[in-house]
Amino acid sequence: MNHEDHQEETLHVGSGEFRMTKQRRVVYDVLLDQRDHPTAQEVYSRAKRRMPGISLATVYNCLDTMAQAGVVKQVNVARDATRFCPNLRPHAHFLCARCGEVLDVDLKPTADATLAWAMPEGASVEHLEVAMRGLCPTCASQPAQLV
Amino acid sequence: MNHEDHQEETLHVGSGEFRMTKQRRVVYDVLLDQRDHPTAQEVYSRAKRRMPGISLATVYNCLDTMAQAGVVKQVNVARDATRFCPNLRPHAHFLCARCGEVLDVDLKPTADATLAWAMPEGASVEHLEVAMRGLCPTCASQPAQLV
DNA sequence: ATGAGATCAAGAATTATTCTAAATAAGGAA
DNA sequence: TTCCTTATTTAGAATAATTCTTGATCTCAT
Repeated sequence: MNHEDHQEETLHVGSGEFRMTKQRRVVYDVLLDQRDHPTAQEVYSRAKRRMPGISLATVYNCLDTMAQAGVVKQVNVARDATRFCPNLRPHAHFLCARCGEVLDVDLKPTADATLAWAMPEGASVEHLEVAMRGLCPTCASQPAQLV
Repeated sequence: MNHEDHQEETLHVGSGEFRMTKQRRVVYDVLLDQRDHPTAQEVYSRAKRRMPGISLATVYNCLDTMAQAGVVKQVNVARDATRFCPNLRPHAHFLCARCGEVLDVDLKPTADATLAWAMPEGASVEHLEVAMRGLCPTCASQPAQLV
């Protein structure tokens, strides 16, 4: 009886275009609701609570589709599974070596991340990913752990 | 009859310390001789030419040991296999989207790579990895490919 | 030479991700 | 609506990078 009946809609964002299916909506909402940079597996677990029949392959498909459309970002820190986040501002990622949390680190308002680097003449940068590791503010202020 | 007979020596570098065994020497030389950021598999192929009996597991072990010791760096661009390089200067990596080449991009002499980022107050950065994608100078100057 | 500990080799095991094929769902045209 | 075409989903197999395991081998200090 209301607009909720329209489960489909088409989104035009960034480079791509895609249909917001039920599954993609669920996956996207999972990312929006808990912004802790989950892996595909973690997204899958959370998505299943909302839509028990969803499959892991679909979660991968959805994340991939949305990443290509530019709606979510893939985050690679360290060598483990790719993580995902819906933060579209230019930002880097900081992995705390102690607690494992992944923090977003925004690009300063007027800054240019490539400026510090001696780029080869004529190269064009389409994409830049920055991964930092260290101690987050909380862990850095804690005394050294005996574990 | 000469010093070459001493195949063992101990290196103290950066954070770690390790024995330069025959295998590690070969793996390290492979990295020094062709600085094209090979994957572990590629290192293995090249190492086998010099030491046919070397095993893939050993190549992984050697790369790991040397990475921990700080003698080589692990390079993660995109989602594929980790690459390795013996360049110890602070530098970023640039993957050409067309030719697939990986270029080293040095940090500018006095620059600070974290300066562009709004680091959370109190965080300490131990490690920073920058991966860029785009077109290298050569490919950027070429007309668009029809493939 | 001997013993302790490090390193190596071979292959099995793990894990993230991609692929395949068949079933289902969606949007447009008649 | 009903039919048609195409996109999407699903489940499970396949792939690929990496790690683990175990026993053999090597190195160094005694």
